[in-house]
Amino acid sequence: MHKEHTLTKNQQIIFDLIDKSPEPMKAYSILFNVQKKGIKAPLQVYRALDKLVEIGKIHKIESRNAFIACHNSSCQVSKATAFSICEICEKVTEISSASLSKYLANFKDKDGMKYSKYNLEFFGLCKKCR
Amino acid sequence: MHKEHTLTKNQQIIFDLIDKSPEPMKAYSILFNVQKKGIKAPLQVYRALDKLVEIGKIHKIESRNAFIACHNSSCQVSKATAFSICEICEKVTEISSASLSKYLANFKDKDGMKYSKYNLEFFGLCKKCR
DNA sequence: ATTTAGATTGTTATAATATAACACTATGTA
DNA sequence: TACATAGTGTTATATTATAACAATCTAAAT
Ligand SMILES: [Zn+2]
Ligand SMILES: [Zn+2]
Ligand SMILES: [Zn+2]
Ligand SMILES: [Zn+2]
Repeated sequence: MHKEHTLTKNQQIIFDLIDKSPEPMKAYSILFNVQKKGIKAPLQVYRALDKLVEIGKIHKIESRNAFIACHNSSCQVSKATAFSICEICEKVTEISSASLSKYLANFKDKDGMKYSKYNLEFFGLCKKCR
Repeated sequence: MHKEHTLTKNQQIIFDLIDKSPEPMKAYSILFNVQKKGIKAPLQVYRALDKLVEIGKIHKIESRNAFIACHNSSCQVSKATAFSICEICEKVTEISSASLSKYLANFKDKDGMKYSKYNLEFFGLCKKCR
């Protein structure tokens, strides 16, 4: 399984924080929140984030420069991600749709180019904000 | 038609530059290239970029913080965008697939949430780099 | 147990990306 | 004209992210 890496101290501290957060967290907000645990510099945060993204424990929401924990057990090591984003309250949810991921995994463009990875971000209004 | 806005001077200068570029351009690279035309500050660039994105003349490649001109006449004012990105040479192509856009435009998540906008970025290797 | 390669850490400095605030100017239209 | 809206020029600052380097930890191979 792809989620079974042993995390280092910094990685664990930062993952726990993101995992508990109900919303995506930005790097410098993470930094602020872990300073009491001895993580003092941006690089320490970014290095942990890079690794966590690489092993699929978190995802980066590109349009928001923010990070959320992966709660999608079928999500393949960050190689195929889809999110819904509310444009009012900024709530972000990871989409887990077999038909969507199947469709996208098999998508080929005109040149027959096949892709090893994709990221999809949907924007709209969530239930609350409608 | 959505592409028929009259551009202002700064918008036109910056659009022309991006439109001629074979690859996505970053904001500060744009700034550097238009300084001889009197655009001196980042904000002047970002304001033009914001407007050009809004009216659908250009798109932002979120994973690269870069901008490309839209060459897709059926692309609806930046509300539904898809790109292929080569992870080696960084070549970016706007994908224009009727079946893909139809599939995504009609996609509904489990809550029946319907989206007003999406952005999809595929990653892989282009023909040359394979 | 010792060696060694690779990953991770701590640190300082700096680069790259993006926005706030404010005064001013152009443009269309009532 | 006069009014509203959008765009401009400018300075300053905020936010996001990486470079460089020395030190330390970890796991596996001798
Ligand atoms: Zn996931
Ligand atoms: Zn909402
Ligand atoms: Zn387009
Ligand atoms: Zn390529």
